Amino acid sequence: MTRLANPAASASAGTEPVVTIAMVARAAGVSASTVSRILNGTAVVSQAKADAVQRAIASLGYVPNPVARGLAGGRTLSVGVVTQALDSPFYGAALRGIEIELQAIGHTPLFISGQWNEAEEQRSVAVLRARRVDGIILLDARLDDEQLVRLARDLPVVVTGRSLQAPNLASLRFDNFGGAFEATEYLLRLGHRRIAFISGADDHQDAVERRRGYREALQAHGVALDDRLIVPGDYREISGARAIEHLLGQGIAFSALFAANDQMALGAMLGLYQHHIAVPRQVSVIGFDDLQTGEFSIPPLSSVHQPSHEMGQLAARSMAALLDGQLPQLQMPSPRLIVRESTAFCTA
Amino acid sequence: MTRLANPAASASAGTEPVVTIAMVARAAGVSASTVSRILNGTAVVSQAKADAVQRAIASLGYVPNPVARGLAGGRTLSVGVVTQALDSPFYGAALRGIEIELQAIGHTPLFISGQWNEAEEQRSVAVLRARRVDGIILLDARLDDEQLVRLARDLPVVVTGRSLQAPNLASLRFDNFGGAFEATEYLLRLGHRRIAFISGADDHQDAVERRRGYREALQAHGVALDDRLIVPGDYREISGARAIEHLLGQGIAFSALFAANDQMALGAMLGLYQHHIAVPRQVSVIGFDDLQTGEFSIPPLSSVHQPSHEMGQLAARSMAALLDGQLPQLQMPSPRLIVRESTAFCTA
DNA sequence: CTGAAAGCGCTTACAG
DNA sequence: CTGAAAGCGCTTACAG
Repeated sequence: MTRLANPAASASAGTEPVVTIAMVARAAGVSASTVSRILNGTAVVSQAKADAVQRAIASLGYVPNPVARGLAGGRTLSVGVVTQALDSPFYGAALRGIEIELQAIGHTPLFISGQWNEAEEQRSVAVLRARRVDGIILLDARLDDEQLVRLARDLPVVVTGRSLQAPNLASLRFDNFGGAFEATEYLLRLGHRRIAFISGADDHQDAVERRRGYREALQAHGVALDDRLIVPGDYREISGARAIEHLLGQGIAFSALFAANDQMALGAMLGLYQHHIAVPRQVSVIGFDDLQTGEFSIPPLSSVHQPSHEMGQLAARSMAALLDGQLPQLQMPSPRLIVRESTAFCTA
Repeated sequence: MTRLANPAASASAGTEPVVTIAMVARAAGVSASTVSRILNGTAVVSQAKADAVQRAIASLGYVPNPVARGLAGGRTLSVGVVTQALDSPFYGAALRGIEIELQAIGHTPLFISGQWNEAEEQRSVAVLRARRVDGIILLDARLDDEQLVRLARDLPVVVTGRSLQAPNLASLRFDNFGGAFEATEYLLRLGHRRIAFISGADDHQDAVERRRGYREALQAHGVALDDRLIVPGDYREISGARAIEHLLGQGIAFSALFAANDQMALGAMLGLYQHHIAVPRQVSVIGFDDLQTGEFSIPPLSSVHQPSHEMGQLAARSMAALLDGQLPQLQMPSPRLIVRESTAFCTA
């Protein structure tokens, strides 16, 4: 095999010979071991040699090969990221946050999607491990606590959407309960008593928490629960629209509506519009997530802000700490209610 | 070691010895070379040995190490994907399409974002090459034709958003001109003559094409161009809202509005709403991209459908063909106008 | 402090 | 058809 003039050569440049650590060593008059040590800060090296090596690296345009590095040393400088979806505005912002922070510490993310499916997620983790990532970040993992803890025995793990204590593992949890509580309370303060709730699916932990927040806020304010006001949804727009059909069809009265996410809130607003029910004049609507879209909906949607971009950043920073042998102590920001124009005082 | 019967489970399982090709070889009573050949279909091997190897692989739960494979053979079974954004609904759908198709041929995508910035994109390509991806897919690359052609000398390249002929390279182009032409023509047929246009930035090729489609449709129908009707935007919602302020502020009359993308159309609809101008009764609005969001806007937005998910799939399939030494002959679907409720006959 | 050597897990000419 | 050997580009004990 004569791949000395390697075809898979340098950056975007085209056909250039790939420069290896051996070439750098030769040019600097030292051994490859020394170059490696300088590159990795693995040992103290005399200033003279260090300088010579740096010069050789610069003049040859040497870039370490992460593949070889991964094979030899165990470190690939990559971290796996399993997201539930690649095409969601919510996770998208988190992915970008991760990409930025990981880049800052010289690591490359490997994104792969789990589709809210445990088997799929298992497959994704397997792929990532086969690729020898240095650590794995999971956004709202479907794997159970035990599986995550076991995984963390082999490599650093950070998981969002739950609290979990384990060695070599960091978790980041957003206060969905508190956010939902606050949203409901806001509606209550506006004088609403008949507040409908469109929930997410029960296999989403955050959906369960948000419903609990809704319930407890009502109780805390002494408003009787009416289960007919709780309509099941699936986080997609269409289920929000269907919820309106259901409520109206059954003649269930309500002056406000809290949807467990913005997408359903938007779907509900369309349903209301189709029935010529004005928002917020006749019905107030509030969502959860604070998607970009809601900012430009008609009317602009009040919502609980969820800091997905920051969450991505925090997850990546936690991973950086773990990789560095430290104990990450990062916390998610608290929920924040963003009031726009879809909510108003109750006039019913 | 019966637990190893399930590779996916074992991969996420925790501390297990990693099984190598040598172990498989020993168990099957053959050499590592033979195992490798069977795995890669690289040579004809006697049925007896093939069976023995398959059995050994199954019982040991062997999974080839792509890192070692990449170092030794040059193939990493990964393909780099540079997208402009990780957090865009439009690109997100394409990424998912790519992930699905790549998985079908046993390759893993490496997503990285270019942020519509040439330097950033160059960096991304360099990272991908350092990781020894087998090929690179670029969505709406900022790199110029020459750079792409040069890149394709080293590894298969597929690029969307332009037509480019070169060896080892496939391009996929969507007919933005045609789509814009059709949208404008539709408005014309509804009787509109004063059609405002909110354009995208000129450094987006698709934005330029869409504006050209608008202009030529007007000409083709003998409607005089009024440059004051063309307002610059930047593809973001807010620029659509600002365009409305501008139009109204300058007293420029229009009965219809064509925005070069849905996000600006949505922003414009909000602007119109704020000025109590009814859509579509007083002004018809049409967008481009057919985002999920537009389906649930108020009113639901008419738009030119852009098949981003399919585009991702086609790009991945083109890459598969290239990787296989074939010449991909895939074509993007034609633009399709989706008429919803934001457009109506001109009553002005 | 630093080099020679072995090894990471695979692939692929090279010889049977 | 198949095995032994070399090599991919690096890292890291092991000895100075």
